This record gives sequence, structure tokens and C-alpha cells, in this order.
Amino acid sequence: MNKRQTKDLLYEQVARIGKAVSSPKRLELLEILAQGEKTVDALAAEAGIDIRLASAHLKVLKAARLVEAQRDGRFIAYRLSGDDVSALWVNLRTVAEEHLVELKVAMDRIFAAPEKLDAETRRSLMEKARRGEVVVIDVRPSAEYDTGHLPFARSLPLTELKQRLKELPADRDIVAYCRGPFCMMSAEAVALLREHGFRAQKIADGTPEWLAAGLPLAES
Amino acid sequence: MNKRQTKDLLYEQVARIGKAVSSPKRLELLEILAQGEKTVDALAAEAGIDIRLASAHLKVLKAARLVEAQRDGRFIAYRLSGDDVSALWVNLRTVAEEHLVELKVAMDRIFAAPEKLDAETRRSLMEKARRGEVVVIDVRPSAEYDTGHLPFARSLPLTELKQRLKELPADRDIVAYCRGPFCMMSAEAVALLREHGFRAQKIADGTPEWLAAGLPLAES
DNA sequence: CCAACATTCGCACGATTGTTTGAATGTTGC
DNA sequence: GCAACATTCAAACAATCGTGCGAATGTTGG
Repeated sequence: MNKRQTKDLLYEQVARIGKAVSSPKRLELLEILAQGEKTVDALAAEAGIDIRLASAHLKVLKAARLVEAQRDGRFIAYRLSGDDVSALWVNLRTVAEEHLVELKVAMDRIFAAPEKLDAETRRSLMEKARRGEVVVIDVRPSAEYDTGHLPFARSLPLTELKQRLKELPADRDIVAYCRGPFCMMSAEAVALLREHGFRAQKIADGTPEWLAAGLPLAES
Repeated sequence: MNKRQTKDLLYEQVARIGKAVSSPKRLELLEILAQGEKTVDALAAEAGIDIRLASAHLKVLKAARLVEAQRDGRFIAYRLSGDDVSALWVNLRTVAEEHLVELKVAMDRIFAAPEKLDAETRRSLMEKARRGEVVVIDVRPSAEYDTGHLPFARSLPLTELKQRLKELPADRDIVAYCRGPFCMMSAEAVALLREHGFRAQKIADGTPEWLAAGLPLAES
């Protein structure tokens, strides 16, 4: 085998990963899976697609070894096959945000305040949360919180927020986060909190971004 | 616009990046461009494709804003549009190496000794090179060396190596590197050096890997 | 066996992609 | 205007993909 054929073979393998992440729906599935393992049912519902289409996309992702499946009773649970896959999603999205003007303007229009964090801000937020100066709330479904969450964050799912407002302090800053920059749950939470007189703001980070930045998550 | 349409729009933008990196040839072009800017001619020759096909692929990469073009006299030079693109290439290749068994066995077969480096080894290598305990040689074309190279590395292109063997010490370890894990130039250099009695070994890193690891490059 | 979850198959439609080839067109330096 | 580099166009072929839908098939727990 000559040099060219060898090279072609190598790049072809990497392109398998590229092909797997070349579909919007598959990217959405990856982001959802970055929040923890899910069943096909849950994934299809979350992504707004037919369960059979979800199954087909998952098959592609599995063939590229980006996800793995494990049967759990009557269900089959899918999960990312490693933290590096989560990091790849963050990397792809970051490159897109950085270079694609269309994405920039779309995000500016949807999310009024971006609240991107750098390494310094992340550490200082964690410090303030540890000292109780701010309250960090995780507004994702509690199952995703259980899989892993920001240190010192408490679980307060968006669906339960309205009923549990009294658990929050009115005299301290509240910081909400959800799945990441594309997720709208934290924005909705902040809107609701401000309506009720709380001092609330959101951050763009989710657990994948936190992890990709080399910071630790908390479990349970 | 409802929530679903909004989400679809966001993921669609990220998928533009995914589509751009879903072709083996485009990935090869990206890796070549990660070594420094090149003309269409040079890229086509390096990747072993027709100049018109290279032009078409570059058009796709430009549409995804992964590369930029600049006219320089009669030539048009292409370059990556940022270090994050180089990091994306490293990330994609790493995920592929980590998860795709086919790629693992192919690389084991081609490159006998992988010589992957971790953060610790990288720093210690740089230290030893600084103290002159080892000689680090960059066997890429000198133009690529000029764009950026590992600190304390000296340029010794593979094409000139045979004629310049007397410049190398016979009593010290020689470490060769080239474009990265997929590049075969350092392996060829090591084979040639050992034939002539030198103590030589290669490392898998190229400048993109060095950069992605957060380490500095040297210029000039 | 039944119910629930997941996958597969077949079929369809439209759309896109990669590649090759010949020819023409732009752009620049001289 | 000529030569050199780059891009575009047109045509053609094979191949793949996304999607949607109906139906069937596996697999598991009860």
C-alpha cells in the first residue's frame, strides 16, 4: 500500500466522526446526551422528532462510536461514550459561535444577555457560591442534575420553579444555568424570577462547558 | 417563531461546521493548513488531488468560515481562520483515535511506536531541549518551520536530511517531529538517522497538538 | 401471552455530494 | 497582450442522505 492510500484511509476514519456531527438533529441528540443518559423515547421527545428517526440517528452515532447503548429493563439507555465527546460538542459549537456571523446574530436576538464566562469568572463564581454569597440554581430536570452538576448548585427544575419560589432568598443574587448556551430554560427561569422581584441572572455555561473548561462537577 | 424552529436554526448553524469536516479531503486540507498558509497549487499537490477539486473543497471550507483566503501577487494564500480551528482538527482526530478501533489498528500497523505525549512529558522534553540534552529537529519543509515551530527545535527538512547529517551530534538523543500523528515524515527521518548510527526517536506531536495543549510556539 | 419499548424493513421522494473532465473566465504581474 | 494562478461552468455519474410513513419484528417484564 502506498503513502497516498494510507493517508486516505486515516482521514477517512476521522471523517466518520465528521459525518456523524454533520446533521443538526444528531448534534441536538449529542447535546441532550451530554446532560446524562436517556432512553430513545426521551431523546425523541426532547428533540421533537419521531422515535424511529431518533433511532436511525442514534444508529449513526453509535456506528461512529460517539454514543453507547445499554439495555436497562424494557428501556435502552444511550449515553456519550466519553467526556471527550462532550468536549467535541463544546468545541464545535464554540467554533460555530466564533466564526459564523449568522449564529452570532441569531443568538444575540434570542438571548439578550450572553453572559459568557472565562476561566477567571468561573472560579470566582464557584467561590462566591461556596461562601453563600450567591445562590446557584440548576433548572434542568432533576435527573440531569443527579447525573452531574456545578459544585454548590442546588436543583430547582424549571417545571417546579413557580411552586417553589419561597425556597429562594429575596436578598441575594440568584444565578441560573441549564444545559448550555443553546438552552432556553435558564432564560425562562430568570424571566420568571424577576417577575417575582428576585435578583436573578443567568450564565451561558452548562455542565459540558464546565467540564470542557477543566473544572470538576459534583454528583448526587 | 416557536421554540422548536429557533432550536433547529441554532443546530443547523453548528451543523455547517460539521458538514465542512465530514469529508476526508477537507480534513486533510485543514491539517495541511494547520502547518501554515499555502496556495491552492501547493494544497492540491500535497493532498494529491486536482487543483479544481481542491478549489471546490476550499470553497466549502471558506463558506463554513474555517479558512480565509488572501491574494498575494499572482497567488491566493489560504489559512485557517483561527487557532480554534486547529484545535478542532486535533479534537476530531483525538476522538477518532480514541473511539474508532479501525483507526487504532491502522495506526499501530503504520507507526510502530506511537510515542504519544502527555502534559508532563511535553514540559520535560522542552526543558531537556532548552538545556541541550536532546536535539529536537523539525523535519517539515522550512516554510512551515518559519510559520511556527516547537521551542528550541531546529529546522532540518526531510528532503535535506541526508545531505546535512554532519550537522547532528552522534552522542546525543535526537527527537524528530513533523506535522502530527498522521504525518510520516518524522518516521522516515528516524529510520534514516538510525541507519547512520544516530540515536533518534520521534514524537507524535506536531505544532497543532502543541498549541492545543496550551503550550507556546516559537516563530522566525 | 400481552403490553411496552426499541429497532428494522420497505418504500418513497427530494436533495445533496464527490468526483472527473473539458472548456471558459477572472485576476494579477510583467 | 502574454503567462501564471485560481475559479467557474456545464455535464455526467454514482452514491449517499434526510425524512416520513406503514408495517413488521425483537426484546423484556409481568
